[in-house]
Amino acid sequence: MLKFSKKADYGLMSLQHIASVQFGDVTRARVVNTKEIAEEYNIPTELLAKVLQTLAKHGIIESHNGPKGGYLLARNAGAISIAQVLEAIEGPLGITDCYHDKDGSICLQQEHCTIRTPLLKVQDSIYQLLNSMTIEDMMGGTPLITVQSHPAAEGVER
Amino acid sequence: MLKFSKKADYGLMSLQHIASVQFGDVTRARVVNTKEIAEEYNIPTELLAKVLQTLAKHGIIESHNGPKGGYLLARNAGAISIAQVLEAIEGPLGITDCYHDKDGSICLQQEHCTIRTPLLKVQDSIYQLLNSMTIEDMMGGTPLITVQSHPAAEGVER
DNA sequence: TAATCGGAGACTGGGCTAGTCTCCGATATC
DNA sequence: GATATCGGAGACTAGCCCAGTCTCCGATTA
Repeated sequence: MLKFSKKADYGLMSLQHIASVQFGDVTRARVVNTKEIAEEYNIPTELLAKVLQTLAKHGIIESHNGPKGGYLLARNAGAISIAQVLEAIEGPLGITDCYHDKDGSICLQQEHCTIRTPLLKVQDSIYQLLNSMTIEDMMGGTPLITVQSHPAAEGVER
Repeated sequence: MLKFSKKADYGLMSLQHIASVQFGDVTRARVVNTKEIAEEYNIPTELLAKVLQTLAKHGIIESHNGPKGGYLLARNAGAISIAQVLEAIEGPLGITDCYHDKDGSICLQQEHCTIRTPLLKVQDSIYQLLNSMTIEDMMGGTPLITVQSHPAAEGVER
């Protein structure tokens, strides 16, 4: 439940890897190709290729064709949020269907739906969370996100 | 992506409905049966039945057999969090598989996984969010959840 | 010119979601 | 006590989507 797809995982891993190669001080900056990432993280090469192509198509990474080709981050790691990566790979985020008005798919509960508004708030909160964390943050390894909840709603026993 | 299942939606709607009947001042408190909810919200009766049975099995609602039977909340609406409902219906929450140690399913990326720790933080934040909001909150209709993010991570352009 | 890279589409197997069907047990009511 | 009305539970199915594979093409560098 609420699970990321494997593609999303692969995408985040790749971006983190590319960022570390591109901006790390140890190795000199260079492009990173699909095969290198696939072997490093045990990801099926051709599946990873699709993920990286998608990220390139969304302007998150830049592709370079030909021999010695590969990928580079299109912008600083601190300017790429997890939300952006997820949306690129998996389409619009959203815990309910209500908010993407796909043709004809009308919610049968619409007339009496009582949970639409509250769930929208939950969705926004999750989005803010994912949009406030970046690839750069994922490299640091330090905690950085906290959630502040309504006092009356705290302390719900499990 | 990150979508709730329909079962989860149905469960939340049902709980909100039961709570409003049980604690609302207009109608006198009474048990609510599956058919009533199914008709009110256009939910397939037998699918809803399964959802409610699951919630009963997890102690979130109480079932009453026989004619005039139905369901009641097992505890106050303010003591039932969205996280509890989701976990009852869909099993353990978690944006990655890493943290449910299912038999034998070893993560192939484990050895070099660089995103495990940061994603665990995201996961915890989402869990806190869902655990801090209750059925009671969903009835009020007032905003109550805010997310506080790391200053350095804010302002990521989309 | 050839080898190496990314780009793109078709295709497949399997698992999960949503929904249906059927039968059983419990209980309130008459 | 018979019966109708409720929940309990399991098997079953259709369809979708994820994950992964295969194949061919275009671009670029050496």
